Amino acid sequence: MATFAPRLLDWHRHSGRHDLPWQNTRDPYRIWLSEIMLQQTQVDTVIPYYARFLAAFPDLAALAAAPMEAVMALWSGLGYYARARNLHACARTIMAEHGGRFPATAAEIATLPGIGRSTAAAIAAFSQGERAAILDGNVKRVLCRVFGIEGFPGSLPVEKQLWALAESLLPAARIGDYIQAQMDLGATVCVRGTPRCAACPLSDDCVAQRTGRERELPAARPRKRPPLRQARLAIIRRGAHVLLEQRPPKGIWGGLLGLPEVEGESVADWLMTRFGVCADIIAAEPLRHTFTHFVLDIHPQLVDLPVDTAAQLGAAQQWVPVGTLADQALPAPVRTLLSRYATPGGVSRSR
DNA sequence: GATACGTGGGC
DNA sequence: TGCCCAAGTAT
Repeated sequence: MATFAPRLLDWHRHSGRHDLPWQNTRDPYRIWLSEIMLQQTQVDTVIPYYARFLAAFPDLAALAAAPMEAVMALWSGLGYYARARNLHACARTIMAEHGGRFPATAAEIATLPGIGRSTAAAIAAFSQGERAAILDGNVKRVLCRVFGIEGFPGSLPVEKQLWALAESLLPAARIGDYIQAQMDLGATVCVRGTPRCAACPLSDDCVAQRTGRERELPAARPRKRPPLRQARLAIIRRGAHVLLEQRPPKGIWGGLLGLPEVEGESVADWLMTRFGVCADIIAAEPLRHTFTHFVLDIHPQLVDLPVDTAAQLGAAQQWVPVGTLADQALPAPVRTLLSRYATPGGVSRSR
């Protein structure tokens, strides 16, 4: 369809989004940060995080110089925490190996940690005007509908086909506007569920529209039911402190501050063998937390230790003042639990 | 090449 | 309620 890009660009002029916080700049740092935060995350969720992050780390040098814990704390609640670790590593790489300047081409950008083909293209297009295609959820949905592409767009053969199609549709100029137009159309018109085809500049030539298959394309992910897991998490309070532990960098909630988990034995035995203490234990109401790939039923175990208790802590464990919890790098459900049980006033974000 | 990786919102 | 998935990448 030769008119695909022109129609999209024309639509974007009057109906696209032009005032998002990361628009109207060619600063690759700001563009990069937004693209990473927006991976698998919706615009409305990102906006407050983006503002806080930029206020704390206004440029690449500031981010590279920051301690990892400060970066993780500002990412707390956003999810997919490998993004924050990679962001930090990427900033340090650029400072050390690229003289503090963001690489200029999508090919170079794509070699950096946490930046894949689509994100690299978006950064290069928005900051340099490079002619490179993106393929995010919005673009996939638009292309699958307009061109009637069958199959789950996340599968390798369909994704390969979509990349080729995206490349072939690229206009000669105004690449940044074009990419933004694709994402805006997907986010505001060609939405999941019931698209607003009456407002779409491509509906005349849209296979899904013409055949009444808007709701069937793109094909849904073949999904199996996620397993249900159980975990007992200990909320050990001692005066105005609570015991937290640094989680390993890999795996769920990697690099965040979590609650110690009781595995296997009874909570009383665990307290004695691990900390050398004996105390009353209250099993609080369970909290269900749903991940993409499993469901976790958390069984909070509340323990109050006298202020003068000399518990023996593990290497990764520390007593954290409850007054500082708002600014710690906590997973979302841990924040919820600590709001309920660590302090009368709660520990929701203060920033 | 299938799976791991978070969280919140829409319906 | 429960299911789907959002500006994907790494392994």
